[in-house]
Amino acid sequence: MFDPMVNLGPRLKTIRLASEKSLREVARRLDVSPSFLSQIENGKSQPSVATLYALARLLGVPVDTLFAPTFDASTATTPVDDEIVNRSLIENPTDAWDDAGARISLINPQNRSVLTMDTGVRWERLAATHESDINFMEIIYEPGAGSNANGELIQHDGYEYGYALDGEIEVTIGDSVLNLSKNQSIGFDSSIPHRFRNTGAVTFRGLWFVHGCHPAE
Amino acid sequence: MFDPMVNLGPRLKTIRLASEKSLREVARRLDVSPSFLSQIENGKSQPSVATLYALARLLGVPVDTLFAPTFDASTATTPVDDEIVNRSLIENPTDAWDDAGARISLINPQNRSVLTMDTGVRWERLAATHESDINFMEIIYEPGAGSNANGELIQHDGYEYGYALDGEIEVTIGDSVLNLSKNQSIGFDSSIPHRFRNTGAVTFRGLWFVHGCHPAE
DNA sequence: CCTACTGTTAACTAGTAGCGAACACTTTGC
DNA sequence: GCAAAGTGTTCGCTACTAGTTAACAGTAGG
Repeated sequence: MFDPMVNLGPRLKTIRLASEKSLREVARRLDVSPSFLSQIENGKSQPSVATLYALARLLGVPVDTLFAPTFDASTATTPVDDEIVNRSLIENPTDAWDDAGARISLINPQNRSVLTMDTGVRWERLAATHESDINFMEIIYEPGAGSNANGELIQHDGYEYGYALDGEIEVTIGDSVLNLSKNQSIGFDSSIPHRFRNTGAVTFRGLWFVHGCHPAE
Repeated sequence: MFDPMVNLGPRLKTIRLASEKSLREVARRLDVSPSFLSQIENGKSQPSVATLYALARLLGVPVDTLFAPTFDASTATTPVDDEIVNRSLIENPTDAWDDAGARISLINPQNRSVLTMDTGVRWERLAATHESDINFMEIIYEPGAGSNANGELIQHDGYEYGYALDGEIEVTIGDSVLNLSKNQSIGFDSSIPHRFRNTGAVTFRGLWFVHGCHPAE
Protein backbone atom coordinates (compact mmCIF):
# COMPACT_ATOMS: atom_id res chain seq x y z
CA MET A 1 0.00 0.00 0.00
CA PHE A 2 1.34 3.35 -0.92
CA ASP A 3 1.20 6.45 1.20
CA PRO A 4 -0.42 9.35 -0.62
CA MET A 5 1.07 11.93 1.70
CA VAL A 6 4.75 11.42 1.00
CA ASN A 7 4.65 12.79 -2.52
CA LEU A 8 2.08 15.44 -1.88
CA GLY A 9 4.47 18.28 -1.04
CA PRO A 10 7.01 17.69 -3.79
CA ARG A 11 4.23 17.36 -6.30
CA LEU A 12 2.69 20.64 -5.25
CA LYS A 13 6.07 22.26 -5.58
CA THR A 14 6.60 20.84 -9.04
CA ILE A 15 3.23 22.09 -10.17
CA ARG A 16 3.79 25.53 -8.73
CA LEU A 17 7.19 25.82 -10.37
CA ALA A 18 5.75 24.65 -13.67
CA SER A 19 3.26 27.49 -13.56
CA GLU A 20 6.05 29.91 -12.68
CA LYS A 21 4.46 31.33 -9.60
CA SER A 22 6.54 32.32 -6.64
CA LEU A 23 6.02 30.73 -3.29
CA ARG A 24 5.22 34.05 -1.69
CA GLU A 25 2.67 34.97 -4.32
CA VAL A 26 0.85 31.68 -3.97
CA ALA A 27 0.99 31.98 -0.19
CA ARG A 28 -0.49 35.46 -0.34
CA ARG A 29 -3.38 34.45 -2.59
CA LEU A 30 -3.90 31.36 -0.51
CA ASP A 31 -3.96 33.50 2.61
CA VAL A 32 -1.36 31.50 4.46
CA SER A 33 2.14 32.47 5.43
CA PRO A 34 4.99 31.79 3.00
CA SER A 35 6.77 29.83 5.66
CA PHE A 36 3.90 27.44 6.05
CA LEU A 37 3.60 26.88 2.32
CA SER A 38 7.29 26.09 2.26
CA GLN A 39 6.81 23.56 5.02
CA ILE A 40 3.99 21.95 3.07
CA GLU A 41 6.04 21.71 -0.09
CA ASN A 42 8.90 20.12 1.77
CA GLY A 43 6.72 17.64 3.54
CA LYS A 44 7.44 19.14 6.94
CA SER A 45 3.82 19.95 7.55
CA GLN A 46 0.44 18.83 6.28
CA PRO A 47 -2.19 21.28 5.10
CA SER A 48 -5.78 21.03 6.23
CA VAL A 49 -8.32 19.79 3.74
CA ALA A 50 -9.58 23.30 3.10
CA THR A 51 -6.08 24.60 2.47
CA LEU A 52 -5.23 21.73 0.18
CA TYR A 53 -8.39 22.27 -1.79
CA ALA A 54 -7.75 25.98 -2.15
CA LEU A 55 -4.19 25.27 -3.19
CA ALA A 56 -5.22 22.77 -5.83
CA ARG A 57 -7.79 25.27 -7.06
CA LEU A 58 -5.17 27.97 -7.27
CA LEU A 59 -2.77 25.77 -9.18
CA GLY A 60 -5.55 24.61 -11.47
CA VAL A 61 -5.25 20.90 -10.85
CA PRO A 62 -7.80 18.40 -9.57
CA VAL A 63 -7.07 17.25 -6.06
CA ASP A 64 -6.91 13.64 -7.14
CA THR A 65 -3.90 14.15 -9.35
CA LEU A 66 -1.98 15.12 -6.23
CA PHE A 67 -2.54 11.66 -4.82
CA ALA A 68 -2.21 9.62 -8.00
CA PRO A 69 0.57 7.09 -7.65
CA THR A 70 3.62 7.92 -9.69
CA PHE A 71 4.07 6.17 -12.97
CA ASP A 72 6.15 6.85 -15.99
CA ALA A 73 4.06 7.84 -18.93
CA SER A 74 6.49 6.20 -21.31
CA THR A 75 4.13 3.62 -22.72
CA ALA A 76 6.92 1.36 -23.74
CA THR A 77 5.38 -0.76 -26.41
CA THR A 78 7.35 -3.93 -26.17
CA PRO A 79 9.58 -5.01 -29.02
CA VAL A 80 8.29 -7.61 -31.39
CA ASP A 81 9.91 -10.99 -31.23
CA ASP A 82 8.56 -13.28 -33.86
CA GLU A 83 9.61 -16.77 -33.10
CA ILE A 84 7.62 -19.92 -33.32
CA VAL A 85 6.60 -21.48 -30.05
CA ASN A 86 5.42 -24.89 -29.10
CA ARG A 87 2.04 -24.43 -27.48
CA SER A 88 2.48 -27.29 -25.09
CA LEU A 89 5.39 -25.49 -23.49
CA ILE A 90 3.04 -22.83 -22.23
CA GLU A 91 1.35 -24.15 -19.17
CA ASN A 92 -1.01 -21.28 -18.46
CA PRO A 93 -1.69 -18.62 -21.12
CA THR A 94 -1.09 -15.94 -18.55
CA ASP A 95 2.57 -16.92 -18.56
CA ALA A 96 2.97 -16.31 -22.27
CA TRP A 97 4.67 -12.98 -21.76
CA ASP A 98 6.61 -12.70 -18.59
CA ASP A 99 8.24 -9.33 -19.03
CA ALA A 100 7.10 -6.61 -16.67
CA GLY A 101 4.61 -4.09 -17.89
CA ALA A 102 3.73 -0.53 -17.07
CA ARG A 103 0.95 1.01 -15.02
CA ILE A 104 -0.48 2.33 -18.23
CA SER A 105 0.00 0.50 -21.47
CA LEU A 106 -1.34 1.67 -24.80
CA ILE A 107 -0.37 -0.45 -27.76
CA ASN A 108 -0.71 0.15 -31.47
CA PRO A 109 -1.66 -2.81 -33.66
CA GLN A 110 1.68 -2.70 -35.46
CA ASN A 111 3.65 -2.66 -32.24
CA ARG A 112 2.13 -5.67 -30.59
CA SER A 113 4.29 -8.38 -29.20
CA VAL A 114 3.49 -11.52 -31.17
CA LEU A 115 3.67 -15.19 -30.36
CA THR A 116 3.31 -17.61 -33.23
CA MET A 117 2.50 -21.21 -32.36
CA ASP A 118 3.36 -24.30 -34.27
CA THR A 119 -0.33 -25.10 -34.49
CA GLY A 120 -1.33 -22.28 -36.83
CA VAL A 121 -2.30 -19.96 -34.04
CA ARG A 122 -1.04 -16.47 -33.27
CA TRP A 123 -1.33 -14.49 -30.07
CA GLU A 124 -0.86 -10.74 -30.19
CA ARG A 125 -0.49 -9.03 -26.86
CA LEU A 126 -2.87 -6.12 -26.31
CA ALA A 127 -1.69 -4.75 -22.98
CA ALA A 128 1.36 -5.07 -20.80
CA THR A 129 0.47 -4.08 -17.27
CA HIS A 130 1.90 -5.06 -13.93
CA GLU A 131 -0.73 -7.71 -13.42
CA SER A 132 1.03 -11.00 -13.82
CA ASP A 133 -1.97 -13.29 -13.82
CA ILE A 134 -3.69 -11.53 -16.68
CA ASN A 135 -3.30 -11.88 -20.42
CA PHE A 136 -5.17 -9.67 -22.83
CA MET A 137 -4.61 -10.59 -26.45
CA GLU A 138 -5.93 -10.95 -29.94
CA ILE A 139 -5.89 -14.53 -31.13
CA ILE A 140 -5.80 -15.55 -34.76
CA TYR A 141 -6.66 -19.05 -35.91
CA GLU A 142 -5.92 -19.87 -39.51
CA PRO A 143 -8.35 -22.28 -41.16
CA GLY A 144 -7.66 -25.73 -39.79
CA ALA A 145 -5.69 -24.42 -36.84
CA GLY A 146 -6.36 -25.78 -33.39
CA SER A 147 -5.33 -24.83 -29.89
CA ASN A 148 -3.34 -27.98 -29.60
CA ALA A 149 -1.63 -30.00 -32.29
CA ASN A 150 -3.23 -33.34 -31.78
CA GLY A 151 -6.58 -32.08 -30.64
CA GLU A 152 -6.05 -32.69 -26.94
CA LEU A 153 -8.01 -30.72 -24.43
CA ILE A 154 -6.17 -28.30 -22.20
CA GLN A 155 -7.03 -26.95 -18.79
CA HIS A 156 -5.58 -24.45 -16.38
CA ASP A 157 -6.60 -22.44 -13.35
CA GLY A 158 -8.69 -19.33 -13.81
CA TYR A 159 -11.28 -18.09 -16.24
CA GLU A 160 -11.13 -16.92 -19.80
CA TYR A 161 -13.27 -14.59 -21.85
CA GLY A 162 -13.51 -14.18 -25.58
CA TYR A 163 -15.15 -12.07 -28.26
CA ALA A 164 -15.28 -12.99 -31.91
CA LEU A 165 -14.10 -10.18 -34.15
CA ASP A 166 -14.18 -12.11 -37.39
CA GLY A 167 -14.77 -15.60 -38.63
CA GLU A 168 -15.99 -18.49 -36.57
CA ILE A 169 -14.45 -20.98 -34.21
CA GLU A 170 -15.46 -24.26 -32.70
CA VAL A 171 -15.17 -24.24 -28.94
CA THR A 172 -15.11 -27.44 -26.97
CA ILE A 173 -15.58 -27.05 -23.23
CA GLY A 174 -16.07 -30.21 -21.26
CA ASP A 175 -18.84 -32.09 -23.04
CA SER A 176 -20.14 -29.03 -24.83
CA VAL A 177 -19.23 -28.16 -28.36
CA LEU A 178 -20.17 -24.59 -29.18
CA ASN A 179 -19.68 -22.34 -32.13
CA LEU A 180 -18.49 -18.83 -31.51
CA SER A 181 -19.16 -16.58 -34.44
CA LYS A 182 -18.77 -12.90 -35.15
CA ASN A 183 -19.88 -10.57 -32.34
CA GLN A 184 -20.64 -13.40 -30.00
CA SER A 185 -18.89 -13.49 -26.71
CA ILE A 186 -18.00 -16.16 -24.22
CA GLY A 187 -16.65 -16.67 -20.74
CA PHE A 188 -15.87 -19.91 -18.97
CA ASP A 189 -14.01 -21.60 -16.18
CA SER A 190 -10.67 -22.65 -17.63
CA SER A 191 -10.30 -25.53 -15.27
CA ILE A 192 -12.81 -27.33 -17.47
CA PRO A 193 -10.84 -29.07 -20.22
CA HIS A 194 -11.24 -27.09 -23.43
CA ARG A 195 -10.08 -26.72 -26.99
CA PHE A 196 -10.53 -24.37 -29.94
CA ARG A 197 -10.52 -25.29 -33.60
CA ASN A 198 -11.10 -23.30 -36.73
CA THR A 199 -13.14 -25.71 -38.80
CA GLY A 200 -14.22 -23.05 -41.25
CA ALA A 201 -12.66 -21.68 -44.40
CA VAL A 202 -11.81 -18.17 -43.20
CA THR A 203 -9.36 -16.95 -40.63
CA PHE A 204 -10.79 -16.48 -37.17
CA ARG A 205 -9.87 -13.42 -35.17
CA GLY A 206 -10.96 -12.84 -31.60
CA LEU A 207 -10.16 -10.92 -28.48
CA TRP A 208 -9.17 -13.10 -25.61
CA PHE A 209 -8.82 -12.43 -21.97
CA VAL A 210 -7.26 -14.98 -19.70
CA HIS A 211 -7.41 -14.51 -15.98
CA GLY A 212 -5.27 -16.89 -13.98
CA CYS A 213 -6.13 -16.32 -10.36
CA HIS A 214 -8.87 -18.36 -8.82
CA PRO A 215 -11.65 -16.64 -6.88
CA ALA A 216 -11.17 -16.33 -3.13
CA GLU A 217 -13.96 -18.70 -2.20
CA MET B 1 -16.78 32.45 -2.68
CA PHE B 2 -18.07 29.00 -2.12
CA ASP B 3 -16.89 26.98 0.81
CA PRO B 4 -16.09 23.42 -0.14
CA MET B 5 -16.15 22.29 3.46
CA VAL B 6 -19.79 22.87 4.27
CA ASN B 7 -21.09 20.11 2.05
CA LEU B 8 -18.26 17.72 2.60
CA GLY B 9 -19.72 15.85 5.54
CA PRO B 10 -23.28 15.46 4.26
CA ARG B 11 -21.95 14.34 0.92
CA LEU B 12 -19.78 11.70 2.51
CA LYS B 13 -22.78 10.50 4.44
CA THR B 14 -24.91 10.31 1.32
CA ILE B 15 -22.29 8.27 -0.46
CA ARG B 16 -21.80 5.93 2.45
CA LEU B 17 -25.53 5.34 2.77
CA ALA B 18 -25.82 4.72 -0.96
CA SER B 19 -23.27 1.96 -0.67
CA GLU B 20 -25.11 0.55 2.33
CA LYS B 21 -22.20 0.46 4.66
CA SER B 22 -22.64 1.14 8.33
CA LEU B 23 -20.85 4.01 9.97
CA ARG B 24 -19.09 1.70 12.33
CA GLU B 25 -17.89 -0.59 9.61
CA VAL B 26 -16.43 2.28 7.61
CA ALA B 27 -14.86 3.70 10.74
CA ARG B 28 -13.24 0.39 11.54
CA ARG B 29 -11.77 -0.06 8.08
CA LEU B 30 -10.68 3.54 8.12
CA ASP B 31 -9.06 3.00 11.49
CA VAL B 32 -10.77 5.92 13.19
CA SER B 33 -13.40 5.91 15.89
CA PRO B 34 -17.06 5.76 14.89
CA SER B 35 -17.73 8.90 16.84
CA PHE B 36 -15.21 10.86 14.85
CA LEU B 37 -16.64 9.66 11.57
CA SER B 38 -20.04 10.78 12.76
CA GLN B 39 -18.63 14.19 13.58
CA ILE B 40 -17.13 14.41 10.12
CA GLU B 41 -20.37 13.45 8.44
CA ASN B 42 -22.28 16.03 10.45
CA GLY B 43 -19.79 18.76 9.78
CA LYS B 44 -18.80 19.02 13.41
CA SER B 45 -15.22 18.16 12.71
CA GLN B 46 -12.85 18.19 9.75
CA PRO B 47 -10.79 15.17 8.76
CA SER B 48 -7.11 15.45 7.96
CA VAL B 49 -6.07 15.17 4.34
CA ALA B 50 -4.83 11.64 4.87
CA THR B 51 -8.10 10.60 6.48
CA LEU B 52 -10.19 12.20 3.78
CA TYR B 53 -8.17 10.49 1.11
CA ALA B 54 -8.51 7.11 2.78
CA LEU B 55 -12.23 7.68 3.20
CA ALA B 56 -12.73 8.62 -0.43
CA ARG B 57 -10.76 5.56 -1.41
CA LEU B 58 -12.89 3.36 0.79
CA LEU B 59 -16.10 4.74 -0.65
CA GLY B 60 -14.77 4.43 -4.17
CA VAL B 61 -15.11 8.04 -5.16
CA PRO B 62 -12.44 10.48 -6.30
CA VAL B 63 -11.72 13.19 -3.80
CA ASP B 64 -12.74 15.91 -6.23
CA THR B 65 -16.35 14.81 -6.35
CA LEU B 66 -16.59 15.61 -2.66
CA PHE B 67 -15.84 19.23 -3.40
CA ALA B 68 -17.87 19.62 -6.56
CA PRO B 69 -19.90 22.79 -6.21
CA THR B 70 -23.66 22.53 -5.68
CA PHE B 71 -24.75 18.99 -5.24
CA ASP B 72 -26.53 18.61 -8.50
CA ALA B 73 -29.81 17.03 -7.55
CA SER B 74 -31.29 18.05 -10.87
CA THR B 75 -29.78 15.01 -12.52
CA ALA B 76 -33.32 13.90 -13.17
CA THR B 77 -32.75 13.96 -16.89
CA THR B 78 -35.00 11.03 -17.41
CA PRO B 79 -35.84 10.01 -20.93
CA VAL B 80 -37.16 6.65 -19.89
CA ASP B 81 -37.17 4.04 -22.57
CA ASP B 82 -35.22 1.60 -20.51
CA GLU B 83 -33.80 1.78 -17.08
CA ILE B 84 -31.31 4.59 -16.81
CA VAL B 85 -28.64 4.36 -14.25
CA ASN B 86 -26.67 7.02 -12.48
CA ARG B 87 -23.04 6.16 -13.04
CA SER B 88 -21.94 7.54 -9.70
CA LEU B 89 -24.02 4.94 -7.93
CA ILE B 90 -21.85 2.22 -9.35
CA GLU B 91 -18.84 2.05 -7.14
CA ASN B 92 -16.77 -0.44 -9.05
CA PRO B 93 -17.72 -1.45 -12.60
CA THR B 94 -17.40 -5.07 -11.59
CA ASP B 95 -20.51 -4.58 -9.48
CA ALA B 96 -22.63 -3.47 -12.41
CA TRP B 97 -24.34 -6.79 -12.75
CA ASP B 98 -24.73 -8.66 -9.55
CA ASP B 99 -26.70 -11.66 -10.70
CA ALA B 100 -24.89 -14.95 -10.60
CA GLY B 101 -23.52 -16.42 -13.80
CA ALA B 102 -22.70 -19.85 -15.09
CA ARG B 103 -19.53 -21.83 -15.50
CA ILE B 104 -19.89 -21.46 -19.22
CA SER B 105 -21.57 -18.42 -20.70
CA LEU B 106 -22.07 -17.81 -24.40
CA ILE B 107 -24.02 -14.71 -25.27
CA ASN B 108 -25.52 -13.55 -28.54
CA PRO B 109 -25.37 -9.84 -29.34
CA GLN B 110 -29.13 -9.50 -29.24
CA ASN B 111 -29.40 -11.22 -25.90
CA ARG B 112 -26.98 -9.11 -23.99
CA SER B 113 -27.88 -7.54 -20.69
CA VAL B 114 -27.74 -3.79 -21.17
CA LEU B 115 -27.10 -0.91 -18.80
CA THR B 116 -27.83 2.59 -20.02
CA MET B 117 -26.26 5.46 -18.11
CA ASP B 118 -27.46 8.99 -17.75
CA THR B 119 -24.22 10.17 -19.29
CA GLY B 120 -24.76 8.85 -22.81
CA VAL B 121 -22.95 5.62 -22.17
CA ARG B 122 -24.11 2.02 -22.62
CA TRP B 123 -22.64 -1.13 -21.19
CA GLU B 124 -23.53 -4.46 -22.75
CA ARG B 125 -22.54 -7.51 -20.81
CA LEU B 126 -20.54 -10.05 -22.77
CA ALA B 127 -20.21 -12.87 -20.29
CA ALA B 128 -21.85 -13.91 -17.05
CA THR B 129 -19.57 -16.28 -15.20
CA HIS B 130 -19.19 -17.07 -11.54
CA GLU B 131 -16.34 -14.65 -11.15
CA SER B 132 -17.68 -11.72 -9.19
CA ASP B 133 -14.75 -9.36 -9.55
CA ILE B 134 -14.76 -9.46 -13.32
CA ASN B 135 -16.79 -7.53 -15.86
CA PHE B 136 -16.49 -8.21 -19.56
CA MET B 137 -18.55 -5.84 -21.67
CA GLU B 138 -18.95 -3.82 -24.79
CA ILE B 139 -19.08 -0.12 -24.08
CA ILE B 140 -20.72 2.41 -26.34
CA TYR B 141 -20.08 6.14 -26.04
CA GLU B 142 -22.26 8.43 -28.08
CA PRO B 143 -20.56 11.57 -29.38
CA GLY B 144 -20.13 13.92 -26.43
CA ALA B 145 -20.68 11.22 -23.86
CA GLY B 146 -18.37 10.95 -20.90
CA SER B 147 -17.79 8.39 -18.21
CA ASN B 148 -19.09 10.82 -15.64
CA ALA B 149 -21.59 13.61 -15.96
CA ASN B 150 -19.48 16.59 -15.03
CA GLY B 151 -16.20 15.24 -16.27
CA GLU B 152 -14.97 14.10 -12.91
CA LEU B 153 -12.31 11.46 -12.66
CA ILE B 154 -13.20 8.09 -11.24
CA GLN B 155 -11.04 5.50 -9.59
CA HIS B 156 -11.45 2.06 -8.14
CA ASP B 157 -9.37 -0.91 -7.19
CA GLY B 158 -8.14 -3.23 -9.90
CA TYR B 159 -7.11 -3.00 -13.51
CA GLU B 160 -9.00 -2.47 -16.71
CA TYR B 161 -8.32 -3.38 -20.28
CA GLY B 162 -9.86 -2.03 -23.46
CA TYR B 163 -9.87 -2.52 -27.19
CA ALA B 164 -11.31 -0.02 -29.65
CA LEU B 165 -13.72 -1.65 -32.08
CA ASP B 166 -14.91 1.49 -33.76
CA GLY B 167 -14.51 5.23 -33.40
CA GLU B 168 -12.16 6.99 -31.10
CA ILE B 169 -12.17 7.98 -27.47
CA GLU B 170 -10.21 10.33 -25.29
CA VAL B 171 -8.75 8.61 -22.27
CA THR B 172 -7.51 10.60 -19.30
CA ILE B 173 -5.44 8.63 -16.81
CA GLY B 174 -3.75 10.61 -14.08
CA ASP B 175 -1.86 13.36 -15.85
CA SER B 176 -1.90 11.63 -19.22
CA VAL B 177 -4.44 12.30 -21.91
CA LEU B 178 -4.38 9.59 -24.56
CA ASN B 179 -6.45 8.85 -27.61
CA LEU B 180 -7.62 5.32 -28.16
CA SER B 181 -8.61 4.72 -31.75
CA LYS B 182 -9.71 1.74 -33.76
CA ASN B 183 -7.73 -1.46 -33.17
CA GLN B 184 -5.65 0.11 -30.45
CA SER B 185 -5.68 -1.48 -27.05
CA ILE B 186 -5.01 -0.33 -23.54
CA GLY B 187 -4.54 -1.61 -20.04
CA PHE B 188 -4.07 0.37 -16.86
CA ASP B 189 -4.24 0.45 -13.10
CA SER B 190 -7.74 1.64 -12.24
CA SER B 191 -6.65 3.13 -8.97
CA ILE B 192 -5.24 5.99 -11.01
CA PRO B 193 -8.05 8.52 -11.46
CA HIS B 194 -9.38 8.21 -14.98
CA ARG B 195 -12.07 9.34 -17.35
CA PHE B 196 -13.29 8.62 -20.86
CA ARG B 197 -14.85 11.07 -23.25
CA ASN B 198 -16.00 10.78 -26.80
CA THR B 199 -14.87 14.10 -28.23
CA GLY B 200 -15.36 12.96 -31.80
CA ALA B 201 -18.37 12.97 -34.09
CA VAL B 202 -18.95 9.24 -34.39
CA THR B 203 -20.07 6.70 -31.83
CA PHE B 204 -17.30 4.88 -30.05
CA ARG B 205 -17.55 1.15 -29.49
CA GLY B 206 -15.02 -0.81 -27.52
CA LEU B 207 -14.54 -4.01 -25.64
CA TRP B 208 -13.83 -3.49 -22.00
CA PHE B 209 -12.57 -5.73 -19.34
CA VAL B 210 -12.61 -4.65 -15.74
CA HIS B 211 -10.83 -6.70 -13.15
CA GLY B 212 -11.43 -5.61 -9.59
CA CYS B 213 -8.78 -7.46 -7.69
CA HIS B 214 -9.56 -7.46 -4.03
CA PRO B 215 -6.27 -7.59 -2.18
CA ALA B 216 -6.24 -9.67 0.99
CA GLU B 217 -5.60 -6.57 3.11
C1' DC C 1 -36.26 -8.98 29.60
C1' DC C 2 -31.50 -9.04 27.06
C1' DT C 3 -28.22 -8.62 23.37
C1' DA C 4 -26.48 -6.48 19.26
C1' DC C 5 -26.83 -3.35 16.25
C1' DT C 6 -27.63 1.60 14.47
C1' DG C 7 -25.85 6.76 14.88
C1' DT C 8 -24.87 10.89 18.11
C1' DT C 9 -22.96 13.82 21.74
C1' DA C 10 -19.84 15.48 25.69
C1' DA C 11 -15.41 16.09 27.64
C1' DC C 12 -10.95 15.67 27.10
C1' DT C 13 -5.94 15.68 25.21
C1' DA C 14 -2.01 15.03 22.34
C1' DG C 15 -0.51 16.73 18.31
C1' DT C 16 -0.15 19.85 14.63
C1' DA C 17 -1.72 23.65 11.46
C1' DG C 18 -0.18 27.81 10.84
C1' DC C 19 2.20 32.01 12.59
C1' DG C 20 6.01 35.74 12.95
C1' DA C 21 10.70 36.60 12.90
C1' DA C 22 15.01 35.77 11.47
C1' DC C 23 17.80 33.31 8.23
C1' DA C 24 20.86 32.80 3.66
C1' DC C 25 20.99 33.68 -0.97
C1' DT C 26 20.08 36.23 -5.99
C1' DT C 27 18.81 39.72 -8.74
C1' DT C 28 17.85 44.44 -9.75
C1' DG C 29 19.24 49.26 -9.96
C1' DC C 30 21.16 53.63 -8.43
C1' DG D 1 29.97 49.57 -4.30
C1' DC D 2 25.61 48.64 -1.29
C1' DA D 3 20.84 49.01 -0.61
C1' DA D 4 16.35 47.32 -1.69
C1' DA D 5 13.43 43.77 -3.02
C1' DG D 6 13.09 39.44 -4.71
C1' DT D 7 13.70 34.15 -3.99
C1' DG D 8 12.87 29.94 -0.48
C1' DT D 9 13.94 27.90 4.32
C1' DT D 10 14.29 27.11 9.51
C1' DC D 11 13.22 27.95 14.36
C1' DG D 12 10.21 28.43 18.26
C1' DC D 13 5.99 29.19 19.63
C1' DT D 14 0.67 28.90 20.43
C1' DA D 15 -4.06 28.40 19.54
C1' DC D 16 -6.68 25.16 17.87
C1' DT D 17 -8.42 20.80 16.30
C1' DA D 18 -8.14 15.88 14.83
C1' DG D 19 -9.22 12.11 17.04
C1' DT D 20 -10.02 9.74 21.42
C1' DT D 21 -13.10 7.25 25.14
C1' DA D 22 -17.40 6.96 27.40
C1' DA D 23 -21.89 7.37 27.70
C1' DC D 24 -25.97 8.31 25.20
C1' DA D 25 -30.74 7.14 22.71
C1' DG D 26 -33.02 4.38 19.43
C1' DT D 27 -34.36 0.01 16.88
C1' DA D 28 -34.68 -5.07 15.53
C1' DG D 29 -34.71 -9.85 17.04
C1' DG D 30 -34.99 -13.65 20.11
